Order: sequence, then C-alpha cells, then structure tokens
Amino acid sequence: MVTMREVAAHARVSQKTVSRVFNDDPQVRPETRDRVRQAMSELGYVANPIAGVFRSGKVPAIGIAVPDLADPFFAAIVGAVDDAARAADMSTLVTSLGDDGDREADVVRTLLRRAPSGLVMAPVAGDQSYLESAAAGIPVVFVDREPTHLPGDTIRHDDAVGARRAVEHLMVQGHRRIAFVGDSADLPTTRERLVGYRAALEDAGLGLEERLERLGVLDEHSAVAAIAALQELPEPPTAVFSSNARTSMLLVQHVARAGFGFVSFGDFPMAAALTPPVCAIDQSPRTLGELAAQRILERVGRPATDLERMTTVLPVKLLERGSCRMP
Amino acid sequence: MVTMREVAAHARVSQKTVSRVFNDDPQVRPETRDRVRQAMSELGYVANPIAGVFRSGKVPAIGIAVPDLADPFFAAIVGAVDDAARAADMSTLVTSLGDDGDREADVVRTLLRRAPSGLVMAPVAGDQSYLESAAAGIPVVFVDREPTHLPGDTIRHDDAVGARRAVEHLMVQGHRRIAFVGDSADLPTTRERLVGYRAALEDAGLGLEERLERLGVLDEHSAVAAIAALQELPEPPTAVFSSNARTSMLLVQHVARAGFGFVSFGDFPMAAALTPPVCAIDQSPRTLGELAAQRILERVGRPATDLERMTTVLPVKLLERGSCRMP
DNA sequence: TTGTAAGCGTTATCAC
DNA sequence: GTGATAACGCTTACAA
Repeated sequence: MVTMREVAAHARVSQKTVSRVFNDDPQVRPETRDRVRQAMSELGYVANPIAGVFRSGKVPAIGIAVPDLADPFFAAIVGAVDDAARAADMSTLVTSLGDDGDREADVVRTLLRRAPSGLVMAPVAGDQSYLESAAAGIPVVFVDREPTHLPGDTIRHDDAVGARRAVEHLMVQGHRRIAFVGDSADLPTTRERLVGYRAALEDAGLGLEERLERLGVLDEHSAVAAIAALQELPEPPTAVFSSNARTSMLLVQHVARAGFGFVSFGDFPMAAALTPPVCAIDQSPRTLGELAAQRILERVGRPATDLERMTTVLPVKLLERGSCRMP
Repeated sequence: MVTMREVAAHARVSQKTVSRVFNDDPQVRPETRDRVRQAMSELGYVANPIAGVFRSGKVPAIGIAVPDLADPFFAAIVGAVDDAARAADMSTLVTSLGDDGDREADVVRTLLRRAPSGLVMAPVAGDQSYLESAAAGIPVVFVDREPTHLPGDTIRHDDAVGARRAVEHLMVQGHRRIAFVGDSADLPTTRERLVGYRAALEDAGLGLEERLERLGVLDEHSAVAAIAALQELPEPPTAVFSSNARTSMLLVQHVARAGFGFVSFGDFPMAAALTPPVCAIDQSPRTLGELAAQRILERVGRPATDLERMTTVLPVKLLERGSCRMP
C-alpha cells in the first residue's frame, strides 16, 4: 500500500505537504499541489482509512445486534438502520445474538471491539448491566425491547395496548374463550402482551385461565403441541392470540386446521394472502430502526449523558382480516 | 481510556512488559506478571482494539453487500455469513445495494473503506470491474449472481437447470401454455432462468411466445399488470413460472385468482401454507452464505491470487406442492 | 508556503 | 526476564 511518505519522496516534498494536498488545504502553492497530485496518481495513492480512525478513536459505524438477522421483523430493523447509517456516511456492523441470552454479553462485547460510534440492539438476555462498562462512552438505543437492570433509551411498540386491542377485537367477533400463545416469558414484549391480554379479558369479565396461556413456542414442534393441548381441553378456546410474528408463522396452519380464530401481534410476509387472511397488530420495524439510528446519530459526538432513559412508544394499529371471525 | 503506558507507570515496569503480560507471554517472571495484572485491574485497563488493527492493517471483519437486507433470501445469506464470521472471531459489515445498479460501486467502496478482510456480495450492477482496484488485496466471493466484466469466485444455484425442471414439472401436470414472469432481465439469474424456461419449452416442441414472457415485475403494481396482461391474451397461459421468490410473493395472490398454475423459483415464507400451497424450486441461501464465508476465511492471509474464478454451482430441488396442478 | 516533530496505542526488534 | 526504541499512516502544533 502506497503511503504519504512514498508520495512525498516521489514529489520531492515533505509528507506534511502531501497531507495538505490530500486534504485540500488552500495554503499550498498551485505548482506544488499539481506535482503532489501527479505523484499521487502515478503511485496510485489511496488513503489508509484505519490510520485516520486510529487517530480519531471513533469508527464511523453503527453496530446493531438482534436475535436473528433472518427474522423478517429484525431484518427490517437492520435494513432501516443500515439505510440511515449509509445516508450519514457510516457503516453498519451487525451481529445475531441467538435466542438464548447466555451468549449476548460476549457477542455484544465482540461487536463493541470494533469500536462503533453507537449501538442499536434488541436484547435477548435478562440483564444488560454489562453494557454499563462495555458500551461506556457510546450511545446505545434499544429497539423493540426495554433493557433490564440498566437505564437506556428505547424505541418500542405499545405492547400492552396492542395486545388488548387484539383480544378486544376477538371479543367483538363473539369469541369468549381466547388463548394466548407466545414464545419466551422472559422477553419484556411477551410479558407486556400477556398483561394486555389478561387486562382485556378481565375488563370484559371473562376471567383468566392458566391453561389458556401457552408459552415457549419457538419451533414447529412446540407449535403443534400447543395447539393440540388447547384442542384437548375440556372446553377448548375458539380463538388464539399469538404474541409475536415468528410464533404466528409457526402456528398459523395448525390454528386454521383446528378451526380457531386467530390474531397475531405482528404482521408477517404473506399473512394477507393466507386462507383465511391473518388478522394482525401492525408494527413498523422500519420505524424502530429509523428512529433508533436517528437518535444514535444525534448523540454521536455530543458531550452525552450516555445511557439515558428516554422511551419512545410507537402506536400500533389493527389490520382487520378474516382470521379473527367466529366460524 | 487507560493505556498500556499508564499501566506500566503504575506497575513500575516498561510498557513492553505490560504488553507481554497482556499477551500471555510466558517469558515474564510470575511476580512481575502479578504486579502488572494487579495494576491492570486497578486501573481498569481495556485494550484499544483499533490500535492493534492499525498495526496489523487488517480488520477482522467480513463485508457483505446484498440488494436488500430485508429480503428473506438475502437476509438468510447475511445470517449465514454472520454466523460463520462470528465463529471465526470476526465481525460482519453489511450494506444494502438497492435494486438499481448505479449506486453499487459507491456503496461498495464505502464498505471497503472499513478495510474488511474479505467481501461477499450479490451484485446488482452490470459491471463489477471497479472491484479490480477497489477490492485489491482482499478476497471477494460473489453469491447468487456471477460478476460481470471481472473474473471472480462465485457460489450460486443452478439457475438454468432449476428453471427447466420447474417448467418440465408444469408440463408433466398437463400445462402447455406456460408464462415466464420475472424481475430485471439485467440480472444474470433471471437471464439463466429464462434460458432454462425456453429450453424446456423448446425441447417439448412447444415453441416460444414473446407475449408469454413478462419482465420488470418489481412491485405490487407491475405484478397486477403482468397477470392482467396474461389473462387478456387471446390464448392465455394455464400456468406461470415466476423467476424468483420476491416476484413470487408479489404474484401469488393474483395468479391464484386468475386460476393459473404456479411454480416459483425460490421458496419463501409461508409458501407451503398458502391455498394452494406454492410449488417451488428450493434454494439454500444459507448454504450460499456458509460456503462464501468459508472461502473468504480460507483465502484471508493467504498469498492469494486475488480474484480467481472458481464457480460453485449448487443443485436445486423441486418442492412439489399443489399450485402446479391443472385446475 | 513549506517543513519538522510529536503523538495516537500497540507490537516487534534488538539490546541488556 | 526486561526495557528502550522504532514502526504502523496520518494529523496537529509549531517552526522556519
């Protein structure tokens, strides 16, 4: 790789003059400048980006950590962050965290070793306090899920209200026995949606039943088992509320086969094309990503109060589609 | 940020000794080592990753550029590359290229400014020759699509054979008039699939009709228009072969409504759950990503013949599902 | 207008 | 075993 020193030797000037020319310093005599430019192109000089980064100490990049890059919901967040980063002339560093929280701290620490200017993340672990030291000095924004044991900016959806609205919509359709099916109860989103589900039932005077709440649906197998268990109840439900899009994608066929009504928290690809079309609470993952990136960019370089606690809650709306109807 | 120099002063040793302790050099007297360790933890020393990177000149990261991070096909590739990178203790730098090739060179150059150790990309432009200089010195592997005007390693699927098999399968079901609907004819994948489509028809003695080939389907609107145009033909087709998953997701509802048989090149989320289930040529985007990352990792650090031309063609298989049947 | 020197934080070389 | 010193490529401060 050609260095400024080599260009300087070739143009018979000092390295500093090359630096000046390279940075368009007007204080260079035109002849000198031309000679240096000449040398640069002859030698094919390309600035070493790492050297500059080294000096400034900040890498112009936004890090983003999500449970799974291939999940359509998180992929949309990542896409939005990347678009915002590119527009701000920054790069995007990504990493998948996986579903089980054990590796989160290590994976995030590895990401932070690249010294990005900011971090956007959808946490999976039950404790993000490690960020206090690991992410010291850089802005962090959480998306979709609030952090635990750490104050921190968050952009998320209104989980409780969305869940409540979904369940109320099922009740409007005439459903009285409504099941809740979700992934991990450790996730703040799932917990909040469960809160909304219960609140809607209680407000309607319907009472809660533990047997109607099935958690831990993370794969095809557990999806089948959950629906089967609901069907085998003495009094099966007539509808299912699924707490997130991924779970919904696993459930949808089995729910339809069982003849249950269905509402999903979170729209997903092809949901409207299924038979019946899947009624869903519409989230906007791209907006999560856009706002998070925007907040990171605002904070970068600022004196910064580091990890603050400014939570933005995005409203959700119901996409009325056929799957919620009574048979 | 605490530096080695500070730790050295605190432990009353030279900076180099701190470096030795930090790198577990056995050539350090235990007492000295303990003293340095002590100083490190007292001062909370954390290595500056950028300095090391600066010295070595290589950033332990794999860059990956795809048309759209949110597209399930490319998201799967990115996820696989990221998993491989993480396993090799590398980071993953991503970028979306967008659909129109104009910005590709700029976007990729920006990505390369982070000096990743290798680059994986699914090109969108009609010319990748800019990489000859832009990516000089680092291994590049193309996925899904061959590069143009540049030799280069590629991992892709067998487009022509897959398309042929899809069309042949439709013919086995009794279809005789089969349309081709695809995105951009500029993409090598689309072109190859068109070749396979035509070959299958010609081999069956069915002859080609330009009116049955609709390209440029990139959004809902053009999808509707394409199907409408096919329906309005004097002799409409009885089946549609869609050249890629994204187009298929746009087409599927309209195709079903039109009563056409359907096969998609590329499976997509929920395809099997639709009515009728969508028959598809199964690709393995994760495998593309895994092999690409593996090849990058093999090449990193090697003397390297840089841009070689070793193309790996993955076989595809047909997922038989109901949508291909005759009404 | 141009050049010299120092320094960013680390590792490598080579003495001691 | 340990340490002084240079080096990585560039920018900033200061000199000439």
